[in-house]
Amino acid sequence: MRAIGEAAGVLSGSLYHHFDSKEAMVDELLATYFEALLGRYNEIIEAGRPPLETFREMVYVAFDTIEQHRAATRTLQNEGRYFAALPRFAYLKDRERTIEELWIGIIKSGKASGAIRSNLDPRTVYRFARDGIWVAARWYKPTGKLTHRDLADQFLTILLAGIAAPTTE
Amino acid sequence: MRAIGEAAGVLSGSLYHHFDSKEAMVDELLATYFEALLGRYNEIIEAGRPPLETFREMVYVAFDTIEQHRAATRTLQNEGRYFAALPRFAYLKDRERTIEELWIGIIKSGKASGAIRSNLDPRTVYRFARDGIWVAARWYKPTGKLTHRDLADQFLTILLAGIAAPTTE
DNA sequence: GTCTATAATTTGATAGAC
DNA sequence: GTCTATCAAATTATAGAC
Repeated sequence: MRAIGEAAGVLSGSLYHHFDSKEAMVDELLATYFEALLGRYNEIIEAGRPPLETFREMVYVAFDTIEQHRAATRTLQNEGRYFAALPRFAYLKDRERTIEELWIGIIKSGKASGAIRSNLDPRTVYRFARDGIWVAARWYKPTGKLTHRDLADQFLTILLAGIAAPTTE
Repeated sequence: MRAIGEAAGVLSGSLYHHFDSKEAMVDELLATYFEALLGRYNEIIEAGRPPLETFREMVYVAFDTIEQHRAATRTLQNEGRYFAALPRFAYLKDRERTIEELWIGIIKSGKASGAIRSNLDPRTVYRFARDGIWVAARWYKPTGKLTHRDLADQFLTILLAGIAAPTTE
């Protein structure tokens, strides 16, 4: 709390005028992140475009939202397990399940339309997509030459087409 | 330290007979992990098999080593950034760079031999491969039906061939 | 090699003046 | 809305008995 106060330009005691506890600060941070992410996912899905296009847009939104909510994603990555175990943060599991269902729905549509390979398990595809996006947030520095859009494109290239040359078995 | 002592069946004070500090415990944990991982990577590379076979074996070894060193990988994931900043743990960056060079060497060989698509940046391929493996360790439970070998196979399937159906585009 | 007891610091939080 | 001053608990580490 002392460090947070210093970053905010006040002493630690002053923070308690704005937040009941340290947990309350984390709560607002994480709730805001999930609200933003889910809102944008729903927008995209409601547009009703073809599955692979929707999938692509969702990847863009994920990278973009992670960039805009770095404190929340860093907290989730480093201490998500700890907070998720607290009663106050029970909603985290709900949010994550909702997000998983949105992705899996799109992946299933993709399989049904023939856009996504039929031999893949939707949940596994979701997990590897989510993980690849998620961990990129660890090393991605917005100050570099690579925008989050570039990063998303590289990721999508590999995820959609794989790394093996088509001529190779 | 009290929790560690409890897990070890002794009181916290007794731990200092075996380790100089809490940091020293983490140090041994992480050093052992990197020694094991690098040793196995080198074995595989020295076998001199074709790039894609070597790549595949390295993925297997990565999943296997993560499973065998769960405390080390969990520590690295949750607090790697903190420890890496301490002088005592300066070697972590060296180890990670060495590992990156091993992977990138194999990926470049794969591109040269035509086994890996020529339009991919080796460093980007490395990062997404590493990240996918790395994060799978977060949700993979060795008690489930899925062995780490199964997990590695699913990961390799997606990474090598992508998720898009060949007939599309 | 483990225990008891305790030192020294850090940390989340509070009360009340301004 | 911020500050001063402080509390209470937690945490890493140490000294010395057994």
